Amino acid sequence: MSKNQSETTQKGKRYTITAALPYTNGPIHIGHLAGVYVPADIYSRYLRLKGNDVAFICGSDEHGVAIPMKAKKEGVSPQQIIDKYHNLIKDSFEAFGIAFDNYSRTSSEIHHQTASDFFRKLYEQGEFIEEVTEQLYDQEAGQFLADRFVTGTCPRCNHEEAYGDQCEQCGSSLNATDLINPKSTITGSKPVLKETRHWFLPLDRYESFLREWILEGHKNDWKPNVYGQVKSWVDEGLKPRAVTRDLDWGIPVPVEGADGKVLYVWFDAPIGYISATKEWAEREGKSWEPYWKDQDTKLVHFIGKDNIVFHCIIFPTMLKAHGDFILPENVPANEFLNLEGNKLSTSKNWAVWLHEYLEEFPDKQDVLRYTLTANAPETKDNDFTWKDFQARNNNELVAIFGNFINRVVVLTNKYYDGVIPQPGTLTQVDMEVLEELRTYPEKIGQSIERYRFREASQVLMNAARLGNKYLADEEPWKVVKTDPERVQTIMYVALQIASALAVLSEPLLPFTSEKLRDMLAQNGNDRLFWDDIAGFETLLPAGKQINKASLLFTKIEDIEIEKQLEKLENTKKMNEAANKTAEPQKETATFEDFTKMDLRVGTIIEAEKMPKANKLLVLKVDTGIDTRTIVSGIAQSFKPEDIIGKKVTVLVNLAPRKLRGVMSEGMILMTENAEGKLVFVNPDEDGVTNGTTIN
RNA sequence: GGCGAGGUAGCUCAGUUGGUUAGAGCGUCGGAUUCAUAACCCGGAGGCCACGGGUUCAAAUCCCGUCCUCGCUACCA
Repeated sequence: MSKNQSETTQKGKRYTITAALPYTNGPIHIGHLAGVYVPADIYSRYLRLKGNDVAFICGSDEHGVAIPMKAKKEGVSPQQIIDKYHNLIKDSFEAFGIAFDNYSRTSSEIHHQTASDFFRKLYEQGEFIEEVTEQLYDQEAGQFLADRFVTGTCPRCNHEEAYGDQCEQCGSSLNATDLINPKSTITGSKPVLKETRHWFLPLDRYESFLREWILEGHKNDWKPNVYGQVKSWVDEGLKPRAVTRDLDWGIPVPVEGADGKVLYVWFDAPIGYISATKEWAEREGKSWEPYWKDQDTKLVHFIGKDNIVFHCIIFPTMLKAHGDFILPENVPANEFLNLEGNKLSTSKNWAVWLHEYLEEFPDKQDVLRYTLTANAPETKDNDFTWKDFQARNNNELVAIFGNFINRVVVLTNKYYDGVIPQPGTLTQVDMEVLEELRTYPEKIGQSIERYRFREASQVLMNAARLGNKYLADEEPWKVVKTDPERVQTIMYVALQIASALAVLSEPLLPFTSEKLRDMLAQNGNDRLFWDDIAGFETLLPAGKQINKASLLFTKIEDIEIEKQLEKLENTKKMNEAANKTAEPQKETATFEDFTKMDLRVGTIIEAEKMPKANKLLVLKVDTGIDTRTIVSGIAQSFKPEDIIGKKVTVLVNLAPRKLRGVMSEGMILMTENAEGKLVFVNPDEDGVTNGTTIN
């Protein structure tokens, strides 16, 4: 047995497997797990069981402007934020059984060194473009301001607290320099424009490389969603991308004259994979380099679809420009997971948080792993529901997998005091069942190697079904009364299936696998590996003493599911309440200010969609004074034909503005309901005529 | 609007180098069974493969058009 094992471990191929670095501004939720960490962990565990040389790498992403922002909001230091979430994330991954070879962090010394060296090498090779641009600068604080650090009045909707990158009221994406009355959120002072120098990675120079490598080279082996997204980016035309920022949180730019500048978080984060590998290799006393430089190493990045551009375009370009490194063989990005029909949202607290799940469902890691795998968003966005979670547990894990094991172990203890019986001559059926059992490692392996984890979970369940069917067909509990010798063979065969399941379930259900191996007393030197299932004549030898049955899975009752749904209901209510909190009153307006505004009653007499835009309607409005054109961004709330004849409130003396080439002369007053749908501010009563002033 | 991905049974999804009566699991209905967490096992019902055209001896699969969902992007009072 051991000879066979060492043979499999020798022939191992080298793999470097990375899982997206979690950003340390919040905990991990089921969306992260389903999209990235569970599939990556299954893949890594499987490859190890096959005897491959695997480095499964991850770590916390701790730089970027959002960290100091959050720190400031909470009145703590950035270090406190990253320590808090790094530890929370690391611990919950560990408790959940995500078996990283190393979980590092980008604030570590080794990462700062690695990222600096990487940048300097590209710099020395002349791979960057340097450019001087004008950015907002806070003179009082003596620093440049990232877009998020500037607030001001939105030039579009006059919302007074728009951020430099986006107005949260009207949803416009902005440049910080567009804001009216910009204000630094650090000191409150008015920023000035100041020149600053930055380094850009000229992605456009790598277009032909990317086309050849991905669009031609990986046409057939990369997932359609990944390939399509990359093609879309490349076809749109790549532009040089700034890889440095004016910020005091991050990795200092390691060249002369770059004081107060750090590497852009998206430049340093993927290098974190390399630093984490170095850190691990050092600890293990081996060389990290083969894992990143040997052409025989297979590099695979597990990510969510939001990261495709970084892992398929920017990071490979960095690796290519550097010159020493291998490129990813595949980037199996998943789509998104929804929760009970709504998008997961950290800010809206619409999520199932891993650390909470681990507390509320102790020892049920595998249930969540299984549910998320069986329902993984592999080809399109998918929905997680608690009802489905319950059904997967009760109907599949409990009823099929757990039940089979329980039947076998209970019967073995009942008939033979837990000693594996000596088999007699195998019947045709016995041999066929064992033969079929031997096909499972290959079948499940194929699914996993093709990144079809959903399929792998179903095939695994079929292996347990094979066992249940065998017992149902052979009926040892009946035969025992007439032919006890035959029952020895039946139970022996059933036990071989149980033993195989202990191995086959390891990648998907590591905790269950461990428990099952304990039950079968097969957790020591006689532990089996993946290829042993098909390769060995006997998995569990006659004469061996096994342990008493204990349940691998327990039923999840309705009440537990109701509790979770209630929790989500409460979240919804909290969000609604939060939305109802009215904005603070604006500064006092004088009567004169008000009388400047000419508000009138008008009637929409024509409405049609603005071509080539999907939020705009072009309206003809009878204002009583005239009939004029007003362009309004309401196309997502109303169909043109439904609002013709509608009486509305119009600001008639708003300065005209051209929108998509059409002059808009005025503004229709709108408000918003709880679902975010627009509602007319409504003077729609009989006898109110067009042109009547509103005051 | 542009680009990308998706639209197959009540639900979650396979299936697209074109080829016999379109598959699986769950759910549902019926049967059988009691070793087992009323679980397992067997069987039935359930689909104009989003819609409309076209190519072909043959289309879920290829081509054209339309509609819907999601993402990126543009645009947005």
